[in-house]
Amino acid sequence: MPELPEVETVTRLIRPGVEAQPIRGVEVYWDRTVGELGSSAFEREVLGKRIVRAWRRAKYIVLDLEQSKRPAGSLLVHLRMTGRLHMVDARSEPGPYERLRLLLPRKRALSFVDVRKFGRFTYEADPARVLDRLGPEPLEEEFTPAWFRKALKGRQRALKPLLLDQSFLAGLGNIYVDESLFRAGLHPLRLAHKLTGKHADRLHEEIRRVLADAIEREGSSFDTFYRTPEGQPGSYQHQFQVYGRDGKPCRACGATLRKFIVGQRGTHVCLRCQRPPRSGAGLP
DNA sequence: AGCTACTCCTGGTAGC
DNA sequence: TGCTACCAGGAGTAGC
Repeated sequence: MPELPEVETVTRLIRPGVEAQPIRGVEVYWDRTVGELGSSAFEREVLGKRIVRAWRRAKYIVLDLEQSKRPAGSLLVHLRMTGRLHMVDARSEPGPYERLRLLLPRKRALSFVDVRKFGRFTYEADPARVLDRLGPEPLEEEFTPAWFRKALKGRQRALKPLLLDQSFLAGLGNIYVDESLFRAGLHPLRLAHKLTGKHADRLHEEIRRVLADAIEREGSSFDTFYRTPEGQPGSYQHQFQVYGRDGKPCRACGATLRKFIVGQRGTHVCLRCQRPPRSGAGLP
């Protein structure tokens, strides 16, 4: 499922195809993809505007729009589980899972494909309304060890659900949380406010390292869903230490990796490398 | 504040 | 072979 590294990869690869392009046509094949607005209002808001910038915030791909050289809202694309974005020939027939298409000049189109229909491609007149609710970007300057130490101290919550909370820190999902926690040697049920400063710093470092490495490898592809806009799989899945490896030996210590559920999410750990908190008695 | 349960979806797979 | 049941999960929401 696309998280920060996958969304960053997608954004980089579609950028040359969409920036500076006017939207000449809008085709919505699944109404709920555009959210509350509905497809006719969506089309009215978007048609004729120009995409001036494609960038990423958390797991959103943001397409800033202009009309008559003035800012005119943004498109927010969230891939959720199975969403894919790529450039297609505007004359091609829409595929079975295609949900939306923006028609651009020179017979090009930006296509949104999403098997499970969880993804969203919405228009926001004021995108800050959505984006300002998100926590800091883990790869930006603002995410400092000092900020992280303090933020963790202020939360009486287990690390796993906290790191998945986009209003706390933006862009991590199930895979990269499990990988970061393993690399930091921290059990997912450890409580944030009880971490030492040293542990907080270690986690900070591993989060950044994992995300940066995953971007370098164009994300992770382990099922048929995530592909780059060029149709290529990423390769970070080969670096997974714990995700999807339950029952297999830990690469660090050889202990059998375990999977359990935390907040309805499959959670992968090495119980020897990641000691459970005492408060979580009985739990892994 | 933070927890759980539920919702949205469908392809893939396990089990019979 | 063909059927059913269940699983994966990001984010929003409701209820406690």
